[in-house]
Amino acid sequence: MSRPASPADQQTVRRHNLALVVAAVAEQPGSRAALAQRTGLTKATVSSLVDALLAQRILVEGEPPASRVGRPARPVSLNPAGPPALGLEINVDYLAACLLELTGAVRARQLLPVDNRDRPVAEIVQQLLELAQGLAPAGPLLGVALAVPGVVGPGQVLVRAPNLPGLTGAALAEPIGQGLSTSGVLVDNEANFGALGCLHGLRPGPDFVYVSGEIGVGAGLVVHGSLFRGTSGYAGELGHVVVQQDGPPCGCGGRGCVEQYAGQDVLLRRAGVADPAALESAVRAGEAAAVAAVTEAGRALGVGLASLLNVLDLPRVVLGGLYARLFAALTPPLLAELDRRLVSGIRPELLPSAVGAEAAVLGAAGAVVEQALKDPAALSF
Amino acid sequence: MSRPASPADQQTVRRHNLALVVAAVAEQPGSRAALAQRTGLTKATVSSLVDALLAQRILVEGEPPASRVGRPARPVSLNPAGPPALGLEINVDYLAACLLELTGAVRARQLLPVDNRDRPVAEIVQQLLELAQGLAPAGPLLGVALAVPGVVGPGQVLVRAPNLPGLTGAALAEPIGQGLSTSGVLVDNEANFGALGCLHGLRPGPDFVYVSGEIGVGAGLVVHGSLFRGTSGYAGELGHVVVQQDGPPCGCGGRGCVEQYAGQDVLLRRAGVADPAALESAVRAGEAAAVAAVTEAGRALGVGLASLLNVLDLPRVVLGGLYARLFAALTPPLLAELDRRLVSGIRPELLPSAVGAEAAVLGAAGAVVEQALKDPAALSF
DNA sequence: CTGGTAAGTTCAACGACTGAACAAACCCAC
DNA sequence: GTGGGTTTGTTCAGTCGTTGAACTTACCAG
Repeated sequence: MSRPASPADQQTVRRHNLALVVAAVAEQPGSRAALAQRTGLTKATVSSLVDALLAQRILVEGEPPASRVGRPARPVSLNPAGPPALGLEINVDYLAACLLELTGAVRARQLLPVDNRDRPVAEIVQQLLELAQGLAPAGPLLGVALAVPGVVGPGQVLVRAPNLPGLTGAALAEPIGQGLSTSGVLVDNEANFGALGCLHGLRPGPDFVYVSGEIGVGAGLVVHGSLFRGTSGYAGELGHVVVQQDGPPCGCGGRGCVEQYAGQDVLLRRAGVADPAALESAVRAGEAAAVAAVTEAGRALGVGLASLLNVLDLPRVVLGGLYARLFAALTPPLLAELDRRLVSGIRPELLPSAVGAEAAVLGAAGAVVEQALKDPAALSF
Repeated sequence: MSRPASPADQQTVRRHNLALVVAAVAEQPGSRAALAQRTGLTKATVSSLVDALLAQRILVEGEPPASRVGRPARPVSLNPAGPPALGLEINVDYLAACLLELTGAVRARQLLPVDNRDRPVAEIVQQLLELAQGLAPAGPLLGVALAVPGVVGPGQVLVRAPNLPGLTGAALAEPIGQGLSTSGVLVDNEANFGALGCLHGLRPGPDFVYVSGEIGVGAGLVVHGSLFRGTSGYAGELGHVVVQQDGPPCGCGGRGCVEQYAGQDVLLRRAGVADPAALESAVRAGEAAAVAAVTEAGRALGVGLASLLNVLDLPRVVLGGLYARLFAALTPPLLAELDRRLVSGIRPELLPSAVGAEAAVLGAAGAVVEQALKDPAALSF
């Protein structure tokens, strides 16, 4: 029983309808009359709501388009000139930042390769702040979100970061919030934000799995249009779904996890190459070891995804990170396993992520935008 | 982006608050004043809402309790005398029905052992209707729900019933609705309703997995207090999560699925007994083959659940059906696997289902009640 | 320049919640 | 048994947001 916890009053209605209008505009700009029709609200109500949003500078009025019969419509659209959302990312071997407009357009972005493995937290945060300040001209921000390579538990705390252990338990939200004079920095897993990032790229619909092939293998689960994080934030650990119960031992304590077949480290080692780029070209060149390693990884990923999809029944899978680069070679064995093993018999749509390594920063900024659009009345800037 | 699809107005507010009050009463009956405090609404509003609900006969006023200082409170509670919800179940080897009051109390129930494997659908439906009519005195019903052993797709159609193939594709909702002169019969999987059923029994909180150990191995996923069904209704197929990619072939086309280690058929065969009751006593008696089979099943179930929980991160697991009977023997190997393999390191609470074989019927009726309480304004009887 | 058409605004009405004042019902103490 | 205290529940004016219809605005076409 999911009980509605809080009472509703007219303001609740107003908030709901504001969000409704904003969502309609985001989907497609248009006149008040058109919005009224699409949302099901009255022209009068839409006018009132749009007025409020114009005053808040969330929407702007455009110029009348090609003239037709009747009074010309004055279309409204999301305001690209409003305060932007800032997305940040700390990962194992880079820092990144990006600035997103309310419209979803990227105003600026930057990726800075740095090995963060053995650096003190304060130094990383410092450098990230400099990166952000270089990108964002002084001025109000819509909000800030930070993607990290690890599990974020309740209270925005990083409870597990196997590939960047220094960050474990670190309070990241406060110093970053202070450094940018913003309150309430959103912190989440890089796979989770990556999932949202590809929402903004290729719009895979409201239900899908985003597989993040970074050092670890994670999955961002988007269900009914929103992220599924699990009770403690550990949801989506595709890397530790079991492929073979007596397989090679895994860092998690188990055996035969997906990561032991399809993780980046294992993959590179088996293929006998040094880095992802080398792996990609080796596969393209048809080198036997590389092809074998990727085929094996595809198979394991297929088995893991079959388990996942038999449990979740989602219609779309987006492969990100390393797996997006290896998409062509990875797909055949992966699909073969899925076809064999899915109870539903419904083969999900399989897509490579279009946004590449920047999915997570984009998604982080996008999450801020989405949050803003979901409750415009709460905004203050 | 989960967009709010429909506009809100004052009636939306009313409906929300009606549900809020009903939920508060369901949790614990009390005076209008107490409800006002617990819901956060005003005394005036609660009075108005309660008046409407009394008129609808959803609530009733009780007698003032032991007198204290001040004007005596007149507590309201859910009306046990209102029209009951009817839960039905068609399973492989029985039919069942139960009548549930708004309060959640069981007014009547019956289980009829019949082998339905080779009977025509019409005959099964006919017998089920007779069972229902024997249970329910003529009069209005709150609603009807039907649990079936298979996958229910969009449009209430049974798209897959491996253990009762005759039912596949059958239109069940219409004849049953007609037979009971009710519109809109809820149809769903037996594991899904089973999950809801144990919600009504041992109240495991809003997030848990219910493992249904019937002929097949299914799981009902309850997330944020409501069932997760997946895009096409195939969610929760724990039986086909992979334990060992090159394990024994499975009916689904894959290899090494959980069902091949922990399914009822396999389990009975390995233990060398004929039926669940015999298995239970053999295990209690410590017979080697039986103990070994159950241990092996527990291990496989542990591996499968580890994969599931690494993906979903839920805090509680309820074992139902066969597994509830074998709980003591199954638990140690199962927990050992979970402890090894869960990334979160958080061992979920493991409970045996209290309601036993009747979980599904109870859950079906409970779903009707829940739906009614969720939008009291929509009720008409 | 006049009629037609569509967009957007104004306004009274309605429904729902709020808050404060008030009425009701009972206990307790003197 | 009578009055004060205390808590419950109701009444009522006030406020807010949506509705629907009438009205105004703005532009095109002939």
